[in-house]
Amino acid sequence: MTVSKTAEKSSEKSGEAAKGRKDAAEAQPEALQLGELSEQLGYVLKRAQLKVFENFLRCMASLQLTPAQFSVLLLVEKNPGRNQTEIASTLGILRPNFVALLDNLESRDLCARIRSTNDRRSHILVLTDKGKAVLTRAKKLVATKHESRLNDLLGQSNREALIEMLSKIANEF
Amino acid sequence: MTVSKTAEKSSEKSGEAAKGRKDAAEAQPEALQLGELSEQLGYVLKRAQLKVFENFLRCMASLQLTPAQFSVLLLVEKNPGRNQTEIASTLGILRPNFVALLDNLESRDLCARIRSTNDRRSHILVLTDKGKAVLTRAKKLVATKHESRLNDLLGQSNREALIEMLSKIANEF
DNA sequence: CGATATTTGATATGGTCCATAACAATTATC
DNA sequence: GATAATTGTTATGGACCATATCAAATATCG
Repeated sequence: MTVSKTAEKSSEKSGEAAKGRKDAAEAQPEALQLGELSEQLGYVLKRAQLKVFENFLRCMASLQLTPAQFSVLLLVEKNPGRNQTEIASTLGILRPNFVALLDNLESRDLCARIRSTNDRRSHILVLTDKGKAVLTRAKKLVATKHESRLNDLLGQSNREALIEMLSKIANEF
Repeated sequence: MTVSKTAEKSSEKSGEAAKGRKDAAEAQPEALQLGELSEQLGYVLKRAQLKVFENFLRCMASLQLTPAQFSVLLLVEKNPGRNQTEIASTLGILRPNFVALLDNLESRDLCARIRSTNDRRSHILVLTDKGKAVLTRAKKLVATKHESRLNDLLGQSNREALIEMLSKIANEF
């Protein structure tokens, strides 16, 4: 597992001056063997996840939306009138960590906290008009630039199968 | 996306005292709609990855091996005689961050740094006998407790297809 | 040869994300 | 009406990621 986000430095040696090579007998291949690692679910899962998030960020560069922010906007749109605890917990975000995230979105006028009249402790979340507009544009970017690449890479039916399997793992593992 | 590691609190309300419900007309279902989120590759990918890592840690509790540590042991075993830079970079770990990781493994006598005689800057990495033994046990635990669950959940052929697709994403996305 | 650049492991440091404890305001419970 | 629970919030610490920098060793090139 492991896998960070930095690009490899493509350390292409000149090709001749190999190090510990006495004859042509044992040529240390200069490229490491991944071995069983390439079959480890966790390893490949994490690498794929990093790549996908990386691509997502590039696609969203014009809107400056992170995956987490996008997921919040999506969920608030689909579930208007819910409070912070509800939105955060279904996304797996702890309430304390959700505060700064919301502060950001609210400061950009993408969503708003409204004191509930029923329960004056809680903040009802709604998208602003600007938030709705941005989310609409974001969805288009995701569809045309992000998800479409998956279809090109795997094919439509494989992509659906992949998401289904991942959902199954996420829910039942 | 988003998704942290905490368990949901299973907020089961008593069932009757619903909040904003005037008639039986509009019953707010108390469970949020995920909507398009459940089809977002990044979202489901991250949730699955967290679950898999979580399960990995549980399976490895007796050996106290994290996914990152396990991947280092695997790679060093498969590529003995490589230095820190080579091992770290193929795992996507930056050299500075690899130091503490190795310090840990070395302090537990699982692997050792050996000053190279060819290039006295670099540290050759090898598994100790204890490291080899631990890795062997770790592989068995992964196979019997971790990967086997995937087979139960998805089936052998689906599992292979999943790993292949994830590899493709990791390498070509 | 010798001056300069590069590489290796390491340290320091800052950023982001995740997790827990604690708090005031409000509401629920008894 | 006293006590407990909930909501949003702050503070804080840990884990992981990324960059700059350093000394030692090596490579490069005049």
